[in-house]
Amino acid sequence: MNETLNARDKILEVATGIFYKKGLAGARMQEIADEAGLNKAMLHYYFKTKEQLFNEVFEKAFRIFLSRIIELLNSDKLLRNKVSDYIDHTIDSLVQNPGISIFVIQELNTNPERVSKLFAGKGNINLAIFEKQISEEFAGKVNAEMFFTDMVAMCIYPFIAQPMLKKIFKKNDAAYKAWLQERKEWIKNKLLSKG
Amino acid sequence: MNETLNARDKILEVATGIFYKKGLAGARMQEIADEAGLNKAMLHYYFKTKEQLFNEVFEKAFRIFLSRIIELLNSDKLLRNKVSDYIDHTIDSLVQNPGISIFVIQELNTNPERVSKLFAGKGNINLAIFEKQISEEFAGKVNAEMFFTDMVAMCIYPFIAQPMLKKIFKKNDAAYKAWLQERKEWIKNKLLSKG
DNA sequence: AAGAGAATTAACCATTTGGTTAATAAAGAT
DNA sequence: ATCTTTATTAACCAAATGGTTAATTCTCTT
Repeated sequence: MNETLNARDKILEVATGIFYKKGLAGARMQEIADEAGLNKAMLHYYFKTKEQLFNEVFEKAFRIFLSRIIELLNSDKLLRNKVSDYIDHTIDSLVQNPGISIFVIQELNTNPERVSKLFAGKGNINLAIFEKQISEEFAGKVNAEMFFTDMVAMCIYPFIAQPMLKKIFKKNDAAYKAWLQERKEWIKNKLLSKG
Repeated sequence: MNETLNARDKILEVATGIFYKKGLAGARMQEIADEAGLNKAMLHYYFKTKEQLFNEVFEKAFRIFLSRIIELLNSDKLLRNKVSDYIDHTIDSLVQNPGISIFVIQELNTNPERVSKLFAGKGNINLAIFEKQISEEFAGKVNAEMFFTDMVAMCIYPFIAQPMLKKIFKKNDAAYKAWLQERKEWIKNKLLSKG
């Protein structure tokens, strides 16, 4: 794709793809070097160890997730705009970055201590505003935690279960992509309708 | 847990736990042998290779998922009973088998060819009955594929995102478990209400 | 042009890892 | 009791893998 990358960035780009697909344990430094068109020693020159290279890849991936959520929780937009934006942005972003969801989720489950560290640094997650908006919008009938979980689940699940859902629904790549676009509106309706 | 297991079953039990946590590439045959209290050669005596041992673990795990879905789609129960049962059974089963969701999902994404093979054998998935019931119940306003995806997503996501959700909602293990029980009813309402 | 510092490589190395082998012990059959 | 089959082990082995080193090339400054 991008030919004008310095060695370090090229390594990161290639490593991202390989770590996404094979995970920390499954990835091979040699494979990353080969695909990046470099000597293996270069990887250790720019990133001391495999773990450090993995770390950088992971933290970049995680930021994509977290930033979207922080944005959602801390903005002062109207609830329905917030939710609508979150859904659009998340689905678009995941279409662009196939594999990123399972990658992040997998690593967070293998290594749960990471969660504390990652959340400690960045501006603390605060559900307060969101909770208030939910309460107002639905006259206290909707629980904010449940609502939040539904929203994220309905957006992300179609990506992590993609191989299975494609099979069950008998859709090819193109049809699945189109279906994901339809799904944006479906999720918005489902979440924001007052059942 | 179970002391009265023959060597083969003991290996399977231990391997399941380790593969769930570390995946195929991350697991070590030596570690499995140690934890099972056996010589490493025993693993190769009962299961020719690491891959074969992994296969057996995976297929057992996958069956838990698929059987639940087949049951849902092929039974002749009323829609609301079907859905209600699926939600209860799935959440209970996942509480009992922590880690199984990410394990299955991870492997299906790493190795998508598996999906075809796995679905080919077992009684073919047939959405027809389900689609008809959905259409009747919701007067054609609800798309069966979307409904199905929502249902599975809302049940499974809380397990794969457990470390993150625990942190965001500030819940410990016990509180999270209790919350999952509450969630059963929430999901039923959300799915079966006519919004 | 020369020298310094960064980038890049080929050749190595130690360790880990899946897998094998040959010998031994245990269990079942006759 | 003896033979046969099954279960189990210790000791090995070859390949793979992350990482290192010392030398070489490139680049930029003066």
